[in-house]
Amino acid sequence: MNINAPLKKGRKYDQVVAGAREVFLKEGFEGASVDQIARDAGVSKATLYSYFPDKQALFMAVLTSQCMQQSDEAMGIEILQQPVPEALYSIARSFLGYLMSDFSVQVFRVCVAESARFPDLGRAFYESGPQQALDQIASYFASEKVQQDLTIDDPYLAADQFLQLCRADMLLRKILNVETDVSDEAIERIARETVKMFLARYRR
Amino acid sequence: MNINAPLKKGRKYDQVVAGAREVFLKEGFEGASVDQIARDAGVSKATLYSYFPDKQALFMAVLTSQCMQQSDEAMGIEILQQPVPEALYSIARSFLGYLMSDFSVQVFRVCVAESARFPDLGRAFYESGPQQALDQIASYFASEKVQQDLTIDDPYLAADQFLQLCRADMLLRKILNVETDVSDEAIERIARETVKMFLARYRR
DNA sequence: GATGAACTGAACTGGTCGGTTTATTCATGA
DNA sequence: TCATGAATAAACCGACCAGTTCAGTTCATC
Repeated sequence: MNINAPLKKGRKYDQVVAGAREVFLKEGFEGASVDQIARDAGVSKATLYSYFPDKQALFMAVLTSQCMQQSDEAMGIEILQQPVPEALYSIARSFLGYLMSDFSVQVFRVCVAESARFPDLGRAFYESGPQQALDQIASYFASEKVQQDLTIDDPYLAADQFLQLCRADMLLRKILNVETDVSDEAIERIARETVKMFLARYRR
Repeated sequence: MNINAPLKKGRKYDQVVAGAREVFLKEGFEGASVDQIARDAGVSKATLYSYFPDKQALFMAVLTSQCMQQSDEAMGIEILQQPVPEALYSIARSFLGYLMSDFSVQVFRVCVAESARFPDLGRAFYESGPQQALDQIASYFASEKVQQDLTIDDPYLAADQFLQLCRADMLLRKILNVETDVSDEAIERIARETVKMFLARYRR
């Protein structure tokens, strides 16, 4: 594991990254202190600095590895074999479930906050998260199975619209810490209404 | 002007806030130093601290005043008197125009970033921005004029969907610093497609 | 031109931070 | 048993930062 670790071996690499992830996601880049990270990781500062040249490198390593991980939750093949309306509903549900998770919200907050100071970060996050989702759904929309039921000229536009409808106002409220708990019924309702609107627009 | 200034009078109040706005929006809360703010505002640090008890108070003052300001760009009455499809298009255009502005994006970034550390901030931003837009459009959807042409059972849900469709992927790309310039044609296209989908769903 | 409040600039305090160094401990394996 | 290299704790450095203080300057008003 960690075949492409940055230049150094050592058994505590994962510990360092885990501690850094925890602190960075909670405190942001400027808010997190290296001492706190080392303490949280159960590692000495010297050890930490033997793995990473500076705080920025550690930050980027954590976030990009985190971004890589997020796109793993792909659409299962079993979803795609359902009839189109049911498949759309399942996709909306699973997408929303991920988006509303505390973890996803924290990563999003930090990436948005620091994307001005770390230009690479915003891009890395976008390409490994939102972009992936867009691509997957667009290619699903372009598939024969879907095109039998729907008329979609521009699959990317349609995918964008579909995902945008999923991200309802409640996601923004959660991101802004206005409303932290969201009921399952609310999520189901958004998914239902998303599919309803989408079918109204694209059904053959 | 500034009838409800915080406890102190003084001629340089606006200067201080203006400088603080500039620096906070560019650097975030932790990233901005008080010395830099004072320098940018053309004011001594002592003067700054005679207006505001500490850095946090200054930060909140800047952001909340900024939030108040953002909802001033209401829908003009002339828009609402257009036929419904044209009105929807105009609303989408003006909403998108504001959302895509550098200023709006900067405020959003900072509010998202600090909403975990400043719980009041996220709420203040939400209520004075997104919430206002939602309310305005929902009440428009509930109006007789609209209900003649469209069947909208839940105006808030519909308003949420409409605004969500406007916030297309390109907004996320701008927020994440992936793509800073967006063409007018792209904006127009999103507005057009938003109205198209919305009418397909709700047209009587 | 005198008065007083607002403002200035610069120095200062106490503290934190990122990063380095050093002396020491611990584990492994030959 | 000893050597090697990884890990540690703690002290340390220079820089920066929030906030205070104060002697002196500006400015509006009378």
